[in-house]
Amino acid sequence: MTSVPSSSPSRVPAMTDVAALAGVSHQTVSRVLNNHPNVSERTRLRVQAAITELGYRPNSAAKALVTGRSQTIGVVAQSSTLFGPASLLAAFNVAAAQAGFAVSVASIRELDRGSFRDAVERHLDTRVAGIVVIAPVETASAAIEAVADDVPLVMVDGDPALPRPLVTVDQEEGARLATQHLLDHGHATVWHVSGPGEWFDGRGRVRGWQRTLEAAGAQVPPLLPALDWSAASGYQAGLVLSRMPEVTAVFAANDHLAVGVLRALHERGRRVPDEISLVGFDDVPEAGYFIPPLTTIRPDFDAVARASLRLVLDRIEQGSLPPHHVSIPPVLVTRDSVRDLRA
Amino acid sequence: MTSVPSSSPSRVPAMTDVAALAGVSHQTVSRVLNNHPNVSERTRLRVQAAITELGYRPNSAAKALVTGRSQTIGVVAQSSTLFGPASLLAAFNVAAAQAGFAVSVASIRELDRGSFRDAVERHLDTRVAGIVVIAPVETASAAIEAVADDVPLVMVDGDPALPRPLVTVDQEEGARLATQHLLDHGHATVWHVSGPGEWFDGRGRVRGWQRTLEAAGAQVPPLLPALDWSAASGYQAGLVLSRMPEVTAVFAANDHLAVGVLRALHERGRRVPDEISLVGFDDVPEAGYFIPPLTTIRPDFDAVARASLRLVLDRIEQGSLPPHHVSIPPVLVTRDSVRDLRA
DNA sequence: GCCTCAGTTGTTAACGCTAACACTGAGCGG
DNA sequence: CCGCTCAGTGTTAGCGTTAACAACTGAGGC
Repeated sequence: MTSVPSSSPSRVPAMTDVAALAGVSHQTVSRVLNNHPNVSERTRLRVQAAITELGYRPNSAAKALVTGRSQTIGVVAQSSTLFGPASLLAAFNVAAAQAGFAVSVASIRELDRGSFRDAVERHLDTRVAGIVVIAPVETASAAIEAVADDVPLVMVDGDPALPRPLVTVDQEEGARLATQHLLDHGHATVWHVSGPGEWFDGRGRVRGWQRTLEAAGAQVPPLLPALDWSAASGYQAGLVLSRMPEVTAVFAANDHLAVGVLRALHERGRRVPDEISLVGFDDVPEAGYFIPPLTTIRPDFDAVARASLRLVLDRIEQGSLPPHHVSIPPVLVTRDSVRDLRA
Repeated sequence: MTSVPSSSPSRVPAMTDVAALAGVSHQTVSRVLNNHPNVSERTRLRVQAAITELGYRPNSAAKALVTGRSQTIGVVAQSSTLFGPASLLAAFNVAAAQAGFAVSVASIRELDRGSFRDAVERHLDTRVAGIVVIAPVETASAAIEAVADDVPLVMVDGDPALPRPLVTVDQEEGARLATQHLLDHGHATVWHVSGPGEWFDGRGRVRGWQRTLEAAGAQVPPLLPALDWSAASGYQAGLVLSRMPEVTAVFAANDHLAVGVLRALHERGRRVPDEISLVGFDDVPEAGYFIPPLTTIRPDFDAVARASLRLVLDRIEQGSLPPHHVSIPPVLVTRDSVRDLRA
């Protein structure tokens, strides 16, 4: 395998070293590297040989300085182990690497205005080529609005009201899928344990749930909002649900909440799916091994990552483009947590 | 809130613009920015005023070019939604941001030699100040060995045999804690569902388990290795465990596996903890809401992140330092998945 | 044979910053 | 009162790359 020197003999070779070895000017080397048309095949080969011989690798800082842009995409995300955000980040990293872009992640601890602004500004300092903000709550909006229009920026799970390109999971469709599935299995109505109210994701899911019920002529039960997306909050909601005899179907806004609901119902002797049916959202890898295996909604995080990458890349290459909203539909994954009452 | 211009009026202000406004040379501005001693208070204030007035922000590409190092730490990690790696990455991002460093993540899809090498080289191209490699398997070792000694590089969960600074969770201690806990509750021996054999993490846990049994004079049952860290693999192991009447205590190498084990035992009518006790590893946020709530080992990912950051930073500031191994002890979190047989 | 022109290559000047060194003038000992 | 020191400041030269333009080549048209 090739060795990766750093200062081994004297110093890292620069473009001029390659040029000297190949007997051309450094500009010709630059042309070869950037695939400029007017370079003869003969020189191209000689330069390439010199490059490999020296193990030359372009200095991206110098390139960034002169072009004003680095080959890096800045991501702003909350540091979180929640399955959704974590999956998204992982998928985006892979997609960006394939496109030849480095990814610089500015993790923020809290989803407040200042954190978002600082993170965006840090990225601007390093002259990133584009920015992707995972902006699931309204506090991100102010920070995003303050960014100049000509900065290639796309939001993921952000505010649809902002005039910025946006990629989201189609939350409303996911909620519709979940709710309709329960309705189709003979449940008179469906209760909903929603995520925290500030999250756009959660709001979309609430909307989809509510509209589906209304469209079906079903009664809309009171919402059970969770404080956060955790199992602990789901547990609290489950404790409440377990006390109401008329509850037969529950849609939890994500799988973490569903775990908590499941636990609470189990603890209080309410059997799933026999007495209460449950549908989650996210399809965490363990969902198929819950007790019982959880029917849930699976978003396509890879598709979201690819779409957001494509949007930034378009804007990087072509400058300002009209804001464009992309919505990725999720799918229903049926397992054993829903009982068919029609049987 | 301050606006974040990019090309709003004419162009982004540079150091010379600040200098002109403050009536000093650009070098003085540089000195103010880098807290050089010999700057009079009066000038310092004038420069700072000019900086805020113009909204000047230093161009890090230029700085990186001239110094040869950027204020960025490169991380090589597998793109994964496994709780351990994801937590670590999140914690590292936060720690680095607090220290004023940007984090560039090179996600690799597969843990093979080539992927590791490419990721490291990409970071070297961008002249990162230091590199942190999450290198849980042996294939990473070759890539790491090829890196020049004077590059500040630290491994996390890597090969202890390599002469490089290393930070790990004390796997052996964690496994000891889990095994001893079961032994202490009157179990004659403890079975172990291990992670995939290539992972150093998994090997350490196996070692800790085995040594603890030996030290206690308990019989060491055959190892049940999982193909990967997933619930699906845990489920397979659980199916096997459920068929052996003598099994009363199981230590699963992580919580994802434990979910699968729990599911398999439940499915086959073996009650936890009544018939079989189970301990996991990682303390995923849901662990307290499993059925039953899972007793598990909690690693301190924040501490691992901080320690690895400190090691790179030391090496960045002081050049080559002797390789230093840091091992962070985890703690036992007791919940309801272990039965006391002594009662 | 000379001019033109496309194709190829070289030269020069940035980009925004830091490092090294040069300069200034006040303070102070002799 | 000269010269030394030293804090405070300015000047200059890069860092490694791309962009703009200049300069050379040889082929083809007149």
